[in-house]
Amino acid sequence: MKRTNYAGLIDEQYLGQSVTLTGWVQKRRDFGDLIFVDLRDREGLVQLTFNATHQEALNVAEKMRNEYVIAIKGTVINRDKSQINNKIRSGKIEIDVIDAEILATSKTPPFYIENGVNANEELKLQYRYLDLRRPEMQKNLRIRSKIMSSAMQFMDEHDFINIETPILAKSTPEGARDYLVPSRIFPGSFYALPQSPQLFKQLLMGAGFDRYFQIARAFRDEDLRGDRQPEFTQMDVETSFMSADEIRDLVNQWVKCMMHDVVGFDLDISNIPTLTWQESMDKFGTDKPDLRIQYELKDLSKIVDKSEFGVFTGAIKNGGVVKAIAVPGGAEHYSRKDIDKMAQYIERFGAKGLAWLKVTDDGISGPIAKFFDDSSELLSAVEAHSGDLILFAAGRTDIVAATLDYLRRQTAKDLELIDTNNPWAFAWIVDWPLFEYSEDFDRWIAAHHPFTMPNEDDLHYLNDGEDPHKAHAQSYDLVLNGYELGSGSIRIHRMDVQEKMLKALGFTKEAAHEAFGFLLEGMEYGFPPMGGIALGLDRLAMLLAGQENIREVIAFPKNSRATEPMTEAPTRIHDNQLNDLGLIVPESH
RNA sequence: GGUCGCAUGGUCUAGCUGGUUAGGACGCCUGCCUGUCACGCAGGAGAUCGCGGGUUCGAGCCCCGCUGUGACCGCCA
Repeated sequence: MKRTNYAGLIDEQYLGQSVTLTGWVQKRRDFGDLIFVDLRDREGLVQLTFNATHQEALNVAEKMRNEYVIAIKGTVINRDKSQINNKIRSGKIEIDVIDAEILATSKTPPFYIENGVNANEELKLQYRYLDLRRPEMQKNLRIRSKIMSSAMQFMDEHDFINIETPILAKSTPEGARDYLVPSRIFPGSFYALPQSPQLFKQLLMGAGFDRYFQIARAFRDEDLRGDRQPEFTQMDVETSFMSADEIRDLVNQWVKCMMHDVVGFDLDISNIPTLTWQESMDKFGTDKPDLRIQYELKDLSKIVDKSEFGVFTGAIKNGGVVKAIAVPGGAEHYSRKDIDKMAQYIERFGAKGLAWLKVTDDGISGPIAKFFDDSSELLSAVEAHSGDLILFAAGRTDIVAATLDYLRRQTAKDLELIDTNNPWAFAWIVDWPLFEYSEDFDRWIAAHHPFTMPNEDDLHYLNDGEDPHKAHAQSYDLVLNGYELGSGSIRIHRMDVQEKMLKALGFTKEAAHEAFGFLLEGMEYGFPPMGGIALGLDRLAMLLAGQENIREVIAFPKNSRATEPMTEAPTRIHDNQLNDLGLIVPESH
């Protein structure tokens, strides 16, 4: 039997037609001489009916079980009005089966194939091919596929050239831990899988391609999170002779196009806010703010410094700040116990406690209310209204930021204060610090990467005798609903600036040449001004699919410990493989 | 590297203050059933309570260790 149609696409338009369908048995309902089977394929479900008019088909149906693969031939017929099922697209019709064949039997699956998460993550990953049969997962991966084809099409239409860069590449210092691949031909030497195609794409600009893009896989050997996998996919873009504004505008245009193609949303790109990094940190405590949430962090240091509350005044005396958010309607929603729980949770950010006030029609209440006899200045500064819960954080700026960022997002979730009128809150974060201090390395490191162009006005900070870490960068991040979607910059294309930059990062000339010599040498042969961006397609797919974990949009993802339960990768390898590579694994491992 | 949580038939889970025949739902198997779509009815099978140790007359339950797993902090140029 040769399939004529997708089962899930059959509807009343096909009435009276003879169709041949293939797919999986979703469910069998057996009435003896009448059997219903829900047939599932990638497009959806259709109900098959088997009865004694076609006894041979009925006999086959009796043997069918969930997840059997079957082929059937039958006629599309109307259902009686009383039998219409509005839950499925094909619910007005059914297939009167004439001929049926079992193409493959199936063991009883370890979990039922249906939407809604009912089995634990480990089991679902172990039987990923079954999990992927769920309509939800099929939808997620098709959204991902649409994003990619939208990117390909847009980039092609805008004269970008799709160029692949190596997966077996060179390990470079700075950045994340590399995944390493041992060389057989040079025992003791290693390739590194690229953390991004950064250096290659700059060299392609040097080669004159002018507009490059690639849907590129990137690898970082760091611990995982819900929105982070060790290998992930970027839409990687690099251009010559374009300003940061022009590059952002190009991305905006693609995003608009993509949002239309993938989710049918008409995005107004003229309204995408651009915040400086400092503004974002001040207002939201994070460099990837969720702008669907209306309330912001307010600095109350000056106001509370006049109070008698030692925790606040002490924090300020020690060079810290006191900031707060006013959670609309939070006064009633949160009990004392809830707040205690929050206070405990935020200890992980380094917060020592959680001060709070409830705002009522009569003023303020709560354990610290007594320190604020006249609360009007405080209330207006934090823009609080009756019914609000004010949450304070006091201390080091970074701890206060992390704490209130979390509290802002969590309370918005709890109280459903996420603005549904603005479902896709894109934002650009610009003007990043060029350097950030690494406590691990006890020195300044590149905030973006070592090839990021400083602001023109800040170039002098790189000169001898000045303070490089005051410089800001021509870099920009694209943020969506509180997730970093992508990050890019104008690159350094001049040797003298690049040398100063590497020097500021603590590279000796020799070390710089050992690590990036090919790039530095290339710059001596006329590199154009260039800039670009890399957008994380997994996260984008996750958000557009309405998922909260990046695993849901990756066909075969790793679990939170970077292993893959289905194939059990990574695995030990045979001694002869180790020998070939000149590797010895210590007994203790 | 750290913190917190979880682990009970195939699956999801209940199991209180230590004494239960370890309960339920779904699934599975057998039989009956011509209008179900969460089909129904009758019957049945299915558990090393993650592993190891300890406390106790007695441990699914308490303690210690381990393993697996999830979330988060660190980390992620």
